[in-house]
Parts: sequence; C-alpha cells; structure tokens
Amino acid sequence: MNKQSLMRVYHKLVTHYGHQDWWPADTVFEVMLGAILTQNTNWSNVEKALNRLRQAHCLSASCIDKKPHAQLAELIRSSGYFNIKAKRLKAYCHWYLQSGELAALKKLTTQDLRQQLLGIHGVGPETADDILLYAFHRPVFVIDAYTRRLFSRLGWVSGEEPYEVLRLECQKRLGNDIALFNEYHALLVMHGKETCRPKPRCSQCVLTRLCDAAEL
DNA sequence: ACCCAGGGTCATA
DNA sequence: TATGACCATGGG
Repeated sequence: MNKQSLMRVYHKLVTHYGHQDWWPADTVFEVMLGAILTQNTNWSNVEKALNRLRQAHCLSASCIDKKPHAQLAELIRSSGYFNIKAKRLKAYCHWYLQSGELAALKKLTTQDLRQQLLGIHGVGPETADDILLYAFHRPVFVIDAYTRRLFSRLGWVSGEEPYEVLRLECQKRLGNDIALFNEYHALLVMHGKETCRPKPRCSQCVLTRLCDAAEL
C-alpha cells in the first residue's frame, strides 16, 4: 500500500460512481444515530428505523434518553439487533447530553473526542470514526469490512491487521484530507455494496474491472 | 432456504 | 490475546 495506489483506486472509484458527498442524513445528530444503527446492518433497514423515529418525533437526544426501552426498541426494530441498539442509542444520547451536546463537543480535540466516543458502550472504532468524520468533520480514515476486503484483495494488506494499524497506515499516506476521507470511505461502501461478496472474487464485479483497467 | 449487511461486547481458554 | 457466541431484521 502506498499513496499512489491509494489515489489510483480512489480516482477509479470516483470516475465510476461519482461524488458521494456523505453522510446521507438531514442533521448532524442523525449522522450519529445512523452510525450506531447501521452496525452490521443494511442501510435501507436503518432508514426505516430513522423514519419511524422521525414520525414519533424522537430524533432528539433528550427524547431517546427518556423513551422507555421497549418503545425505543420497537421504533428501531427494522434495523436489527433492536434490543442492543436501543441500549446503545440511549448510552450515546446520555453521554451526548451530559457532555454539553454539539457546542461543547466541538471544542474537544480529535484525540479527546475519539477517546470519549470509544468510552461509550456500544461505540467501537468504526462507529466512533464514522461519527468523527461525518458528524464532526475530523480527519480520520474509517476502516470497515469493505475496506479490509478490497485492500487485501489488492494485495496491499493481509486484512488481519488491527483496526488502528490500518487506519494509521492510510492516514499516514493520505495526509489529513477530510474531504478525501469522506469520499473515499463512501466510495468503498458503494463499491462493496454493489459487488464482491466475501467468499468468491466474482469475475463480473466492478473491482475486477477496475483492477484490470488500472493494472493493479 | 441460504447468505449477508456501512460492528461490538462478552464469556471462555 | 484470541477465538466464538450472540445479537435480529429485511433484501437478494
């Protein structure tokens, strides 16, 4: 993995999929909820859950914090793991409120904010980085299953590296380019969604076509 | 009917 | 520290 290859793949993806301009949400707070709801779950299922929260006028931290567990779980049912995610949303909102919400959180350094996020029950490295990048616009490169899969299929990494190793390797090579990180992760998700199931490397998939074209 | 999805936590060894 | 079990809906 080097900067040239990273950028070459990036340009191939942009050319193919166009600019993504993530995260798909109306507000910063919805980005945060979506980051938790989408854990190991299809985005379309998350949208349904967000819409139900909207209908219930419960897209605020205070409402989620107060809402009884069973009711909250029912509202987010479609996102899967609804009991666990109801607890996670509550934990997040509780932290969010007692931290002073956006105004106070914005003042924290990226490192401090990251540590705080990781301290919330149910927020792991990827969820934290989604929130950091797409809600707080901080320069962190998000690593997800698609990223591991693509980069390992390209022969850049084994795919077994710890999260932090991959994240820092990417950041070291790409600098602190927030707009690039935003686009790159979004494109990797678009690409991963469309093609390339975990087991086989399908011959028709976009990756193969891109790689062949890019001589990777 | 099977496979998987924009993960994370917890219990074991 | 390193695996494995578990969580659960909805689309392909």
